[in-house]
Amino acid sequence: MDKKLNSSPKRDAILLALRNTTTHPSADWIYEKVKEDFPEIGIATVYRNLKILLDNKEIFKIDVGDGLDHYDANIFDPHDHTYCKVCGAIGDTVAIRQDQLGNFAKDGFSPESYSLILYGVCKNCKNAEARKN
Amino acid sequence: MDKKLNSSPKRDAILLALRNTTTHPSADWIYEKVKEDFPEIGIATVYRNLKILLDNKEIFKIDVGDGLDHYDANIFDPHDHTYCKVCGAIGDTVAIRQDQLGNFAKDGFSPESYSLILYGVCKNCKNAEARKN
DNA sequence: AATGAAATTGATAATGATTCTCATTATTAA
DNA sequence: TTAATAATGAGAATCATTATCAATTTCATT
Repeated sequence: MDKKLNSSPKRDAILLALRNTTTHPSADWIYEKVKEDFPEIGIATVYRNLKILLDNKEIFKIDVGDGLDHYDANIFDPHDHTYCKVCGAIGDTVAIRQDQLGNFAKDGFSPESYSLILYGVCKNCKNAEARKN
Repeated sequence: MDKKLNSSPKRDAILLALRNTTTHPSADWIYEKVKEDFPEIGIATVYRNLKILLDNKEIFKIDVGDGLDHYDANIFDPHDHTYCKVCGAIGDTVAIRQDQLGNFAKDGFSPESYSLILYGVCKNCKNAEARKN
């Protein structure tokens, strides 16, 4: 029994901000971004609408283990994520093909989705390290 | 510059409790477990020692996105995890072979480890659902 | 346009897992 | 034994996220 959604400029702006970045930002980053157009917006509104967008499957949540929830509006191209343990940047990659998910069924467990995160060092940070030496 | 570890019965008990379960428990579960043998132990000691064990690579942390950190003492057999979205149980599985990790390198990102979690319904919960219908 | 029910919002308090602080106790090497 | 360092328990602090609540906005129906 979902409640019917009204139109909401703030919610639209939140979704748009997320669609216009590739950085997989946190709620706070989105809050700061949307504030540029809606200076009166409260952080609670951001969290609330991110939850609604999640429930409606318009966005994904990414949990890289840095203590923050990160969000991704690219629900169209199945993909995985990289996490740079030096700078914290989250990137996109394709490591598993979606059609392999069925193969994961094992011991009676029925997988419906998965999360794959590669931990390592991103290109920028690797170059920075190389420059130091 | 790591500080030298003294022997610590509490830390030993924490590691042992984790080695003696397959449930990938949270800090609080471990706390309750170790309290059976060390009733005076404090929760801070559990968190502190889990961190030390992590730093020393004697255990893994698993982040399934349920708001709790879960721990795994099986560092010997590379494996992945399942998360039952009905009951919250975390299980073991093998979905990716360790030697495939190198293949994940892409666009200059250097992966060193990965986390793969399959989300779905576990055998028990599936059976329970079947019984209801 | 007016109405009223339901959805949305901002401010703020509450939550809760984890981390920090600090004084006390335990371990270790000498 | 002693002095240095590590470990501990209690409780406070942190901080991202969620809940509360009164006020405002949306929208289908008049």
